[in-house]
Amino acid sequence: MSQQSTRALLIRAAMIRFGREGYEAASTRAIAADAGTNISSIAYHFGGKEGLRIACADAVADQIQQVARTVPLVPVVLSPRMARATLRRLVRRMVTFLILGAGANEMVGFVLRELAQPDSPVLERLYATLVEPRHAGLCAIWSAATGRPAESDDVKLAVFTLVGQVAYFRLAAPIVQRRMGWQGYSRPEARAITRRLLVNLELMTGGGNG
Amino acid sequence: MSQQSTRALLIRAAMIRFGREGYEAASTRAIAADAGTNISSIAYHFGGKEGLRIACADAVADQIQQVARTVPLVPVVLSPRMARATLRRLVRRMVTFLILGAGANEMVGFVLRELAQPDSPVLERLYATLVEPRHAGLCAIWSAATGRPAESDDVKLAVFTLVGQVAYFRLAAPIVQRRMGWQGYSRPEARAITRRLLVNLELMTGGGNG
DNA sequence: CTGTATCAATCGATTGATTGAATTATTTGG
DNA sequence: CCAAATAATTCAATCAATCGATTGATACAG
Repeated sequence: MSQQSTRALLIRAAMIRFGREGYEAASTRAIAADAGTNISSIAYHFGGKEGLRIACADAVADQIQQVARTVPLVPVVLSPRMARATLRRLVRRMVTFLILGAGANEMVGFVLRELAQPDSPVLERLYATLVEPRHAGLCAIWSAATGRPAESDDVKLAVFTLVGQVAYFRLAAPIVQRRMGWQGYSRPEARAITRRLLVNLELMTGGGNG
Repeated sequence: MSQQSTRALLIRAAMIRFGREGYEAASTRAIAADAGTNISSIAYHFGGKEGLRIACADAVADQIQQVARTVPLVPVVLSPRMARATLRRLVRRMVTFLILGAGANEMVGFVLRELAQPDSPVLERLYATLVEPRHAGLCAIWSAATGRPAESDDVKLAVFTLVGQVAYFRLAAPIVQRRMGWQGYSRPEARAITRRLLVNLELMTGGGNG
């Protein structure tokens, strides 16, 4: 575990730098130094700075696939009861990953930077392989839970509001923590957030209005 | 309207560059060029790049103050009915500003970049003058609407989930629009989003669970 | 004249990329 | 089992390009 390949070390260091400072601002020298290697290792392993960027995107996609595997990619028939249970499980997973997960902060930061550049090649990659299929799967489950058509605008938007709530607690973490009087995100904080999100989820899916 | 001061032009150009590329990556040359002036004007008007950054933060604060003026800073007594009406009005305002408002994209991008640097001086400034008092005011209204204690963790978190939902539609705009099949954000799209958010708000505040 | 504002020109520092040598790891031949 | 040979990495050094900042000159209004 302590001995990692230079390639993996570079990706990890780049994720942090890219996330914190942005792609252009992050210097390859600093990344290489963080990884404990030479600048030209980046050219060797990834062809250049841009290749390292794409490698980071792939790493993010891999990680999120792990979290999102609760959402089936193929349509399955679910009872409303089981659909709601699946959604609850997913909310717990998202919170655990985004709030407690190691490296989640850096990964979210990285994705965020890419989001700010709507024509980013990284964004294109992430959307097609990750966002689109997972969101569609979520809509199907949401549909099973509420009885509303899965591909209706309102269901799609409802799913976005669910995801948005979780994401916000990571994005605006400095603000949230300060306002809550929290020193950081740990178990009790994650529990409090989860509790609130599950209440919202229940309200949105349980009453037949969602 | 078409004739603006160099100072204002620089702030506007900087907001776009800072938001899109990040503070460090955005070059003062490009900003000056966008503003149609010389590099050294930045040093003249703002003392340097850092001064321009702070000027952008102040501009953001001013804009948001306009939107948030619906939320009273001083405690007022509100009936649950009127409190809910106030919250609905605020949701409409937020959507109008974030989704339709000119320059909102750039401003959000700018704030987002600062959020990624938790010890940013800009963030400190924005929190004290903007986030803290407005969030507290929102909690008070939320409390009036639901009967729950305003400074309880759950109310504070509930308010964050409300704000987070709106914010997400701006932050993840490229993803949302693509998934929804939208070409951009315009009136009909804003209405659809507003409708969903008002439903969520009603569920959270109306049932006595929020 | 005085002060405000903008200009082109230039400063040292740092950027991503490249190079060929040096180092390390793996495979091969005896 | 060891040593020679080959391949795989990493290294310091260097490149042109660009960075933020500064300078002194210039233009203009009161």
